[in-house]
Amino acid sequence: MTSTRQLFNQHNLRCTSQRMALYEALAAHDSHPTAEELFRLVKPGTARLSLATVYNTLEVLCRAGLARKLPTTNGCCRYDADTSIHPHVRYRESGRIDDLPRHLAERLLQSVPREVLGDIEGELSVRIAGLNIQVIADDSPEPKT
Amino acid sequence: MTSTRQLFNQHNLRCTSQRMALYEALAAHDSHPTAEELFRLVKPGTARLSLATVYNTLEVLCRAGLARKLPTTNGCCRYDADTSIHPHVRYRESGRIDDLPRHLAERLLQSVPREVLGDIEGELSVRIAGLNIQVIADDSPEPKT
DNA sequence: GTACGTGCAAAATGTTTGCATCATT
DNA sequence: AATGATGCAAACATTTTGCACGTAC
Repeated sequence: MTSTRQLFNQHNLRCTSQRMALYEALAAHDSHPTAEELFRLVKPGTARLSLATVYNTLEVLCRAGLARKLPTTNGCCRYDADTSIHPHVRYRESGRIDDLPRHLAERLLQSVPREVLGDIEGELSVRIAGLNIQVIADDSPEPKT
Repeated sequence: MTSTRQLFNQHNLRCTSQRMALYEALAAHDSHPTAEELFRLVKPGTARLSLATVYNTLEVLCRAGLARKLPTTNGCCRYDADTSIHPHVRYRESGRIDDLPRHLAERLLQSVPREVLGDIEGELSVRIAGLNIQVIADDSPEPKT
């Protein structure tokens, strides 16, 4: 198991208490928090922390490949420390984003034929940097069982 | 062929010159404009138009099912008058969103097994309202051929 | 005539930036 | 010691709102 410190060193990131706390919180939660949510989550346990640092850090983490921004339709970004390609469920009204349960995610991803992606790269002359799949759901009245 | 007027009547929307101009512009372009872009696109040909009306109208169109918001990672929303489920290419740096060429879109969509979607609905107790697939591409140095 | 849409300006929201100070290397 | 990160406040960008006026029905 790799420590956050090691991970940061590998990516040439300075190990400040704020960064480590933010990264660890992001990695520990699967709720894909907004910057604001992450701030409220981490602030209490950290000596000093400002919202600007949260934004700066998230930007740095994304550039280093340790996090990614998830696309949303309500103007505020959500972040995920899991940078692998994996589908999400986005709830329309609340804007919440969940991971799809693993077995469903697998089935969905494996159904995408690799050669289609290759053909897309060829025909559009682009390099595919990611694949974002979101199942859009109406907010369920009942919480998931 | 259905006129915008008929379409609006069917959806109980008032036919104001601004709304019709906005909808027609949105439907005519496949560039998935932001509110601001749509405003600049439509303003010149319209007697009076304010940005607030663009936002109001887009909201109304989305609620009526005549348009939809596309998720983005840069804080400003993009809109599409094509409400069918169809995959997009999103360019990382510029934020531009294109439709995938039809035959590639078909192949991608048809590869998704219908029963996986059914199972998702069953297991999460949700109603799937849409499926959003974005191929993320680094901006290509050369424009598409 | 009534209900609803519009324009304008102001406010709310989310994110970025400039700069002095502070911490990590 | 030098480089880079942080906090704060101000700037910025995008979207929403309140209200007086105008237009579609």
